[in-house]
Amino acid sequence: MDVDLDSTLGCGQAHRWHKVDDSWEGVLGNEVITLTQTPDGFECEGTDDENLILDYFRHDDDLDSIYEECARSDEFVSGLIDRCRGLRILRQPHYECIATYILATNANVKRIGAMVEGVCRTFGRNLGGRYSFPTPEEILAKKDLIHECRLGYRADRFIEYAQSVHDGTFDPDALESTSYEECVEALLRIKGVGPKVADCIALFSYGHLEAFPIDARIGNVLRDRYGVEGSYKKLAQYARERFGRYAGYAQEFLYHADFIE
DNA sequence: CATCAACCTGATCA
DNA sequence: ATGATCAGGTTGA
Repeated sequence: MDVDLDSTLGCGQAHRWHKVDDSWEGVLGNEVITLTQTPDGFECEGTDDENLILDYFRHDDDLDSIYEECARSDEFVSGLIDRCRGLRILRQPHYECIATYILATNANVKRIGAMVEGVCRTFGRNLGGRYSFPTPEEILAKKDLIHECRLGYRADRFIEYAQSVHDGTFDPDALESTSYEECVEALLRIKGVGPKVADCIALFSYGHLEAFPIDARIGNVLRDRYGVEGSYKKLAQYARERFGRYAGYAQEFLYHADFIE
């Protein structure tokens, strides 16, 4: 499979991967996975279920044609693609992705990672050095320990989300076959999920590649490079029209534009 | 619908 | 050293 682990796992879309020496170590389900880059893909240790990994990396995505289509829509984007070769949008488990992005509001990448590891260490199962992402039941059973995770005002939202999944009020898997619009609409009903987080989840978990999450950084790029400013709705609409059905991939490319002076 | 202060925490900067 | 400001936003007024 055509993939570059560094850009895919290090770009901030997933928060449980650490680069150790030459390999990426992470947790998928109840397994600690180690991935090592090879010329035409990667070697995988830690699971017998190869399909699990392939699905996680959305191996069906034809990177060449996606990149080509992004490049065609925009000259600036096409100039950025070379530095992102092999970057794949992931397909992260729904429940876990939503919970993670509830924590991701108004915090930098480093702190998000610290919060996520914190809840895993506090509530999850010890897999030998790494911890599984806790189930709603595991969280609720020990919810008094939530303060140890130092989530700040996100703590209540995190617990409330776990509760809603536990009691069936919200079913992450039920959004599996919904359209992008329906998906976002449902996600927005979760406390702690606003338009940006909903787009992240729609893109990184439900595979809606037209989703275009706009954080502060992307907002700067849109302003400086495209001269557009305004509400989230306005910017998102502009982006989807401009970048088309793979706007989510274009967003990843633009995310790296910030580093160029 | 648009605007805006408040919000936990930890890191960075004056 | 101690205080202000900001960081992958959302909420409620």
